[in-house]
Amino acid sequence: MGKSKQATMKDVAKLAGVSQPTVSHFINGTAPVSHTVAEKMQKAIKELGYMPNALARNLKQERTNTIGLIIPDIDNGYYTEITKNVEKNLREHGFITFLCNTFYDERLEKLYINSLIQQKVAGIVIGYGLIGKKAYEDVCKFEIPAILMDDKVEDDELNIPSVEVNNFTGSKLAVEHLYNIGAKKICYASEPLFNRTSNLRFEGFKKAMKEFGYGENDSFICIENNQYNKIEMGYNIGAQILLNNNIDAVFASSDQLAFGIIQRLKEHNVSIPDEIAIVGYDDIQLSKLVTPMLTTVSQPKYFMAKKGVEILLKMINGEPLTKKLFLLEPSLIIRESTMMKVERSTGSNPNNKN
Amino acid sequence: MGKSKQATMKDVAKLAGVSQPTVSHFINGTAPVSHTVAEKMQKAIKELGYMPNALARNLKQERTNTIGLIIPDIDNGYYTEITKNVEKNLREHGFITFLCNTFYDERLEKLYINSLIQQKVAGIVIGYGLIGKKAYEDVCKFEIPAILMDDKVEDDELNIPSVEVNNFTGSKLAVEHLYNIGAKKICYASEPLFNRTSNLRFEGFKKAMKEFGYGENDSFICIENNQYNKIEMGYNIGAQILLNNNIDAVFASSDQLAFGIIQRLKEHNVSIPDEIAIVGYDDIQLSKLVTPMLTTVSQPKYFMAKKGVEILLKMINGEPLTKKLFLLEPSLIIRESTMMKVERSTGSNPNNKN
DNA sequence: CTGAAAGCGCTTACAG
DNA sequence: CTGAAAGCGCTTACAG
Repeated sequence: MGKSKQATMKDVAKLAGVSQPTVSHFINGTAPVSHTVAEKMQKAIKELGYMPNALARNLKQERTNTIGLIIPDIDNGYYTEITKNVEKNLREHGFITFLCNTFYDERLEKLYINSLIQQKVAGIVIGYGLIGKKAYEDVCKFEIPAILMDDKVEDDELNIPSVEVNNFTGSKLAVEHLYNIGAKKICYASEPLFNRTSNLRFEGFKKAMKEFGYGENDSFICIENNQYNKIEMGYNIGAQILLNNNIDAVFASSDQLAFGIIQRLKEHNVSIPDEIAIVGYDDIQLSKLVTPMLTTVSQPKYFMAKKGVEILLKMINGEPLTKKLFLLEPSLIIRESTMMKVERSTGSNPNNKN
Repeated sequence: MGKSKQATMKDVAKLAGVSQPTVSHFINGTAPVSHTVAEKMQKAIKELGYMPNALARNLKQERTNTIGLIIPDIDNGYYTEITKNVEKNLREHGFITFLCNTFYDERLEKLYINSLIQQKVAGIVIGYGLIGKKAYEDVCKFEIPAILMDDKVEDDELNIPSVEVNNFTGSKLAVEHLYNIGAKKICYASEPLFNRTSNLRFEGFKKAMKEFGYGENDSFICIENNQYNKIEMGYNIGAQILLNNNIDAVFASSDQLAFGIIQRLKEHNVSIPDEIAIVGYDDIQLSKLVTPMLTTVSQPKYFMAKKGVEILLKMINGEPLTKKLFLLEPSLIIRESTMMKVERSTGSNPNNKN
């Protein structure tokens, strides 16, 4: 055998005794071919084991069937599920996905986007608010259709639509639930407020606290200053919670954070939920495998991925979009971490606690 | 602006007043260029925002910088980590990764491999023993360098090397540990024996049982017949374990399986490890987040990914391989799920239990 | 229904 | 040091 080169259309044409464009037409159905000729080509294709060269095809057509998916951390269950669903939806539409895991590193964001531009991807799914905002400009400058998930591009000039889950509703659902189970002092735990999502969740929390009648001293804010492993951040926040013995409930801005907190509280034999109730955010798979199973604000990740891909495909096909921001609604999944064995004075208004 | 096409080398050449091949030589450093000409080209590149077209480049060079990664289930923490590390290592060597998540579906395996062949990927990382063995032949027929992880191609004709973790050692470590903590009757829980890995772990288990003096009736074998969600499989196996009240230890062939078992046992208030001790396999991140934290056989996933990529790159560069099978060794991570509060008759030989 | 021709955007001998 | 020419493997008007 040796270095026998792969068969090309030319080889198929030669073996079938036709011209190379005829083979192309046959394979792509771009022109009718006579039955006898078709049979000869079919035979030649099989005999040579011919496979089309996508590079040549894409170069000529000036379009590809490749898509870039940019995510920050595939270890995070939220992004694992987004990745799984985005890739699946794209595949079902004939696209193949480049995985770009950035580790929240601005330098890598840039490197990947350059790479995707050079690969002439048909589109990009941006799975989180990029650290380097300038990257959005590059994507637009090269006229690559792109969809942003769970964040929004501030610059209105840039044509990058978003699929977002209502973070205000999310925080409200959490606070409402904690109110209903009688929480008196709620800790808000968050990673650094480095993007739109984390900011909105915090704003939503503050607003909801007011709505449910909580005052200044009924909350305890724990927002990390630096971005690092989320579970570790939670673990560190857990220590702060332990030092503040009025806290009877925690609302964590992500499940991962909540896991870290739970780990710390368990180490100190704090009973969850009876001493401290905990609500997370995201509803990643893990949240029903930890002990206690985590009450959490559920993001419709499957639907987000589906919607995001749907919008991207529209852009790729040049169809107009009805709007620039697609807002989905979260829901609350109640599990053990807020189901008290001993009922508290349910619904008690903290303002009337004298 | 409108549909302004992206700048090409031709445009750069024109603006700089040189020929297009000169631009190519400048960009790739394939020939020296005079300082003055270089400056003009640099300026033109910046002005036009020129980006090379990888399709054209790859077509001409008859090689690409793309790699396919085939995994069955990115939700499974084992594959999440493999994916993360493979992608990272490839990126560090200038490659970009196509993610192919097959859901263990033979039809999808085939579809993805065809797709990768057409994309003319430089190589393929196959993350698990494929269901459709014929796919290996296709990969070889098209002379695409490929590395198989955690399995081995039976057909010696096919040039697909493997990185494997010693499954015999793994099972032995587990049985040895259970022996040391005094287990009398050990349940072996496994997904269907549909590939080399699951078979080897089972063989390793049986061999180790003999070595440590366990007899016929000291084990209880639970091997599922059909492949479905692993946690659910574990949950179902958990029911069988409950029905057999002699069992005091479980060795599960994957952590996911162990989680399902733990879930079931907890629902029935079986104390872990005091009534039943559990050892898993893989050491995925989750295993230290569940309660009780799982004792497990740890696969060196980081090193596997690194080694796999290293071998693949050698193949791509046409370097000879020293061997076809690269065997790594697992280790045992002891956590809560086998740490008895009440010590059993440690090391007691089950053969002397009269 | 079939084929000759041009061209997608590059790289790479080769000549000067 | 620079450029004219050929060609990678396709698609796509266009002519017949």
